[in-house]
Amino acid sequence: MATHSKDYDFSQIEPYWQSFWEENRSFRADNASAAPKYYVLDMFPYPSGSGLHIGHPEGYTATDILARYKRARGFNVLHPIGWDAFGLPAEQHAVKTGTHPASNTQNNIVNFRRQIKALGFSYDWDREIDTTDPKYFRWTQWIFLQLFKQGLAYVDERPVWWCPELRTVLANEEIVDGRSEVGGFPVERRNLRQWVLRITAYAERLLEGLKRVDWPDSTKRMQEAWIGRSEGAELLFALENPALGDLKVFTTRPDTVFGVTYMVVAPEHPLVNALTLPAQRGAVDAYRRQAAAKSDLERTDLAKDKSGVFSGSFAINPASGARVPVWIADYVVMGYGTGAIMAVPAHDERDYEFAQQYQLPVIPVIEPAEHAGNGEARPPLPYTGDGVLVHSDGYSGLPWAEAKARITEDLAAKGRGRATVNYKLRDWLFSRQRYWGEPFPIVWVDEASYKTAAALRPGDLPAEPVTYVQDGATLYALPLPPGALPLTLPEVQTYLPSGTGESPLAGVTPWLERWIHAGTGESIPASEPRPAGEAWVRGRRETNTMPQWAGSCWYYLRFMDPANAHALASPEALSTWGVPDLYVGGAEHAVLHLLYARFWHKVLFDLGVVPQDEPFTKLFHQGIILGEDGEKMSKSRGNVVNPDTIIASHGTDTLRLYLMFLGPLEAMKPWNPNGIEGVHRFLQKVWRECIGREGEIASKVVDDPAAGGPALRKLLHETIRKVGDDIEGLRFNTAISQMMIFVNAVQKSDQVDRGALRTLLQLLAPLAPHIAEELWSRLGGSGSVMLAPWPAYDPALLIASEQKVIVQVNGRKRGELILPVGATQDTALNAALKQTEVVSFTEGKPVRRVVYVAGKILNIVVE
RNA sequence: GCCCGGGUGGCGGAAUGGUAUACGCAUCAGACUUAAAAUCUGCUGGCCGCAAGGUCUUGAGGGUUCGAGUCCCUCCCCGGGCACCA
Repeated sequence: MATHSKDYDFSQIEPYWQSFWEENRSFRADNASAAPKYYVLDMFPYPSGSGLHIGHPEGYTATDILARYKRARGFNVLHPIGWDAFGLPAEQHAVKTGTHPASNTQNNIVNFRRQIKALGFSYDWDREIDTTDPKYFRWTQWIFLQLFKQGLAYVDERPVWWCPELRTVLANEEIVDGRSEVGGFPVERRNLRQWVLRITAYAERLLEGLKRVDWPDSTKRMQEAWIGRSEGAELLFALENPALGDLKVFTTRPDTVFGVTYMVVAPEHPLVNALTLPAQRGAVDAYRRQAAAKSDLERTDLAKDKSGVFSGSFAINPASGARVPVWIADYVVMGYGTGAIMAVPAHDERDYEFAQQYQLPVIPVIEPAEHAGNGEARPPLPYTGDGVLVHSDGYSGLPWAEAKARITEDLAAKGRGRATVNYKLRDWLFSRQRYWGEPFPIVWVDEASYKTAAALRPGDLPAEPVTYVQDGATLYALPLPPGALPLTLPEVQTYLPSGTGESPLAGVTPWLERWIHAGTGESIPASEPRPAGEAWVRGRRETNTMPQWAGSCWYYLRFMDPANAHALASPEALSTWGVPDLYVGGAEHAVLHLLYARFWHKVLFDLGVVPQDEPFTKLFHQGIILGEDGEKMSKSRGNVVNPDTIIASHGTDTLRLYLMFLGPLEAMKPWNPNGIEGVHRFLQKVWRECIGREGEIASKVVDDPAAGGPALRKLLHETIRKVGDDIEGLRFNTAISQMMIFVNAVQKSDQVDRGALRTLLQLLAPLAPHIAEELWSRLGGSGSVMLAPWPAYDPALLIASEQKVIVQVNGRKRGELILPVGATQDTALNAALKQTEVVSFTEGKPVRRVVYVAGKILNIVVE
């Protein structure tokens, strides 16, 4: 046991203990254990070609500390790692080099694994997973089939963001400032057939569930804002031309309906053509072309000026009967609400701006309550504050909120409206025109074939078939039966997308065109003769693949039972491990990954697969580590810190400790190479307190709990308490400070108890495990330090018999007293008034008041 | 524009409404050394003062309180998110 190094030779010690843990499989999580479970999860990495970034070990060290601490506390700990290995960079590399993305991905994984192992994290490597492994994505596909069966997946020809450079469509969330998030290339609108997941069906539950999770408030707020719930009403405005029917609008302010002076429909609104009168045709067509050509950026960010065009048609206000013009303007978007609004310029900033631009009337219908019935001191328009109604027949004088309810009810009674809730959340665009992703387990067939399949396995199909029309023929989406999974990727000649919107898979005819057994999913290339039997049907595989989010939506479940060939995880494993007790990862996933995974989890909950409906009950974001120059680390700035370099120069214990000592885990903080030296010195100091020059146990170490005196003993117990509390609260920087304080005291002491040092090593072990193991072993600790139960502090030792009390005069410190615990105010005051420095401030002045907080402060207020 | 988070020594940071600046870094001085490194000891917020001590100080300004880095109001700066969502 232990190495024989005389001084702190981390390059010898760290590999030694890493092999020790590996050989003893020290971190294996036990699915059958009777101990209480603790599941601590990292956001698993995308194994990029550039290797581990310093941000990875930051979060990973934090969870590792928790994992090791909880094991010492007697928990059965699940602490796993894996690879989120589908993704664009590997594919772009493949396009460039012509090599299969899998080979590049595997090389990167080998490198990541090496780097992560060198950091000494206590992962259960028996549970390592890889989202590109067919044994894994078989279950990603299986979950998709469940979504499909539930009617939560559909196809739609819809305008999507197409990136010519990446030759793929991107989700709204993957567009930043009108450019692709990956690469920063321009994007444009294109109509393409897409798979879409009906996440909006879960909008309310996704919102409601946020109330029950322990997440950073900012992250909850971001998800709330993303879901964007707003209560209001849908109102029907009859169009003056009865042939056109009604114009349906959504508004959150039905109380302002008497202030409507015009209507607006989005340029993409289906009624635009019908609304446009011949005289306006030219202007409207030009405007629509212009709006269509605008990029997202132009239409939102930069377009501070409103634009629009009159359609020539009029609508009738269902409340007032007023006749108002219908405009077409791109400040109204088709994707939200009904794509049409009632404009109330007096009480809406956007409508006001538009009305000013086109000289449309403005009718105020809300006034602040204190100005009601008083023509003077009206607020400036647009007025969006609270108030009561004016100029609203039958409702004037009513408070805003009440009018909102009443008007909605009354219009509903007339069949002209109803209260509704709208969400900003859109359905999730779930397909990519790429090679390197999970293939959809879907085959497109004709109606007759679909009916054949429906008869054979009705349970696999959605209530309504998913179809799309191509070249006049209706195609039906036929899912593969779960038993036919996984559907793997074929070899391709080129990884380059076709450029027409289809993925490279569209070029692999033998894989694509199949004879399929509608019952079993068994299939052969269509070039071969059709096998005998009614069940064999002709089909074309789906050529889209799933986005990278798919694999990361459920990986935390697979860790519970990673080798299971019959289910994504066994019900026993799912019930044993539940959901992660702590999930740590970057705030950049606050919306996307965390929202998608919650959606899938809720679907799995509804299916009875998982026993709880929120996947991540406690979430924490580690802060970003900036470069030495205080700027974001980037290759171009040359301020990137590579973990390998630090491990080579100072060891991983130093790196881990330094990352935790930098500042609060959640804070953004700059890297400082000098700070590394500081914590390294601390570890060397710990070593020297335990080990002498020749590698023997240091001469000051004795077997006497009283060694060093009662003060040192008290400090030890304070340290036990603080380190434990701080680890639980993820306050590692202050835990380390406390250990430094204790070690400084040990250093100043002539003798130190061996047991006290061993306790210190136990406290240090979660943070700097290698040196802790080594010294624990040398000091005669039995077995691995991690097997020793976490030390308990003695509360009796923390209570002092005397306490320091600060003496203030008029709130300013003028002296201090040492008083026995429980000293009364009189005792304290008498003692204080004997101190000359205190008396010099109180002398000759009447004492007006005395504030005494036992054990803390005595404040004498004079004059 | 709206919603969050944050401004504390030369630097990273610490402080249940109760001694502001713990711990670490850096600087300086000293010990050890032929010397250096390593290590150890000590100093180190500003101003006034030989000193004892005083006084000011947590982005700025007000307020609450016996007492405010901490609570409240107004403003400035930095970081993040959303952004014509009706």
